[in-house]
Amino acid sequence: MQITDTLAALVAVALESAQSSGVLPAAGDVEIKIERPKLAEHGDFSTSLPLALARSMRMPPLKIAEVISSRITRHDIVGKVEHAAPGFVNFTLSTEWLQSQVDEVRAAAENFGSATLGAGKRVQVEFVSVNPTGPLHVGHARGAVIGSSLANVLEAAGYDVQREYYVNDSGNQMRVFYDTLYARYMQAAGHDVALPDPAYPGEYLQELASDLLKELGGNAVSKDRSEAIADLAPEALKRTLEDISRVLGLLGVKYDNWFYEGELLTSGRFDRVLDLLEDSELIVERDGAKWFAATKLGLEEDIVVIRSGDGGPTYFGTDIAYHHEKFFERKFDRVINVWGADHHGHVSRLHALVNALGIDPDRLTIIINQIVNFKNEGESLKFSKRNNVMVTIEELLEEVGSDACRFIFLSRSPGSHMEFDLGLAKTQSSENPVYYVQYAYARMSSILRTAEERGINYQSADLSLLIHEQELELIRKLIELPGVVERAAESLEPHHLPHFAMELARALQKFYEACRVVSSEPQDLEISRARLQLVDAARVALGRTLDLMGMSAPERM
RNA sequence: GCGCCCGUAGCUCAGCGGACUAGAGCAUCUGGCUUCGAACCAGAGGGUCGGGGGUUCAAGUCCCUCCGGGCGUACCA
Repeated sequence: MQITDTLAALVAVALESAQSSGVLPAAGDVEIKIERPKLAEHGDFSTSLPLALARSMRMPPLKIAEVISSRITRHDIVGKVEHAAPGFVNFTLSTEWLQSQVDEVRAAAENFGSATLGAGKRVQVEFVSVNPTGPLHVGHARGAVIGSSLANVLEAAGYDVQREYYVNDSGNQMRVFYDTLYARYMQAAGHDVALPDPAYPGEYLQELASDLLKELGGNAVSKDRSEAIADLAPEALKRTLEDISRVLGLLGVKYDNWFYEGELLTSGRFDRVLDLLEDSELIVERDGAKWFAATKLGLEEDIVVIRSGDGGPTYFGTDIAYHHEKFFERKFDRVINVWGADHHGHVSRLHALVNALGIDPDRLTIIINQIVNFKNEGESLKFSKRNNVMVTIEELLEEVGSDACRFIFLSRSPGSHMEFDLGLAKTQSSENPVYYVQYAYARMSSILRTAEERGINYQSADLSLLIHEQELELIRKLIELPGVVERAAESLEPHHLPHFAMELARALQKFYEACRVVSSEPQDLEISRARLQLVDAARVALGRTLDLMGMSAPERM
């Protein structure tokens, strides 16, 4: 249970008792919100409930605040309850309770920060899902970082999470990919075969084709085109996906499942779901194509699901079957898709579709991350596959490193139109907030090492010695983590993590400046032990935060 | 044109409807290392929160409108 929940419950009890004894009049249902005051003199937490009640109670808010605060029952957490103008009830956490949290955090260790909000519900996070036609470029990095951290956060919040990559292994793009591959393969074998139009440019397919020729031999050369492609395609797809997976791994991204679009077609699911919609008269035929009758559901236009030309399904067509599979076959309670802003036009239609399938649209959330504007030393970089101006994620990681990359992408909310300055990102100095956070971790690790070298055993300590302002501030900050995790999970906003990490690192540094931990004076041994436990607890909290962000926690830098 | 998103300090961005001074990092200026890591700390300057209306006891936060920018608006994915 979070601190805020406990306090809200205390307020609720106090309000009820005041009302049942007639001191306060009845009032309608009002949500009890526990807030975090900005000024220290207003305590650690506060509620403005009296202000919200004033009107319906026809009483001055300050008076209501006074009554409620006087009726708050004793609790370990609470050190002080006060009422304040114009109508707040302020809580200060008890020093003893704060001190006891050092033990709690250390005992929880790598589980510290976990919450039970998710209650084991099954949630799927699908992200990146770029067509497997070549290496991932920097434009895909943001979604990868957001998606993977979001999955971490949801897991920490108690959800049963599956991380999924949807592999578009059929459709037009792949046909162009294979056609180009075939041409490159034949060229590598010395045959004069022209590139198709359109074709995938770039060196990737040339290399892949010549690798396939070298490693699989030239059997396909003598076959006719479609047979040759049938021979080469599975291996080309496999290798491209392996490369994508490898690079995502470098970025700290792991998947639980790779789902193939093609299976939706071969398994017959696509046809079954289409029949289902046809029965509901949501599929109409027009101009030789089949359409999803989105207009019947209030959308502007119908959407093609089967093309008239080749009778193949459109992207949206297979998406119908895919989302049906997510909800009805794998039975996810909740599905989260992380998409780039270039797909945002599909959000409303997918919600309409899910609704038509009989699923509560609230169970589907689509997170749109805005396109990143890449810069170098202030100069805007325009990427284009056609002009071959492209930076791959792998190149980005060579320049910037995974930790810095993740921190930068993570610290902006998905909706912000962010800029990414490559030059700034690779500056390995205090200019980059990434290192501020990691430095704090390394520093605490170093203190613990020093203590160990000097043979100081801090497994038992008197935590009541922790009364310095910076010690208590540090405890206050580090016990915020479970709340940060809950909030990030609830709002699906992992960008709260790096901001919390900065605050925690700052609290650590201020504590370090103010409080000598390892001392050579014998009389300081007891306070040293208590502080070492605190350092250990802080390291646990910061380590977990870095872990949730998919970043490393370096013991040395 | 229509739809979605964004506009907060010189720059890059947070800001969970509330309490005299709207925050952080970077940049600028001043000060601080003979004991645990100065990739640090202390302090200063810098903002009509794009403009204008409205709702409210209270608006950067909600509503309307205008301005500026990004993206989308395919029988492509």
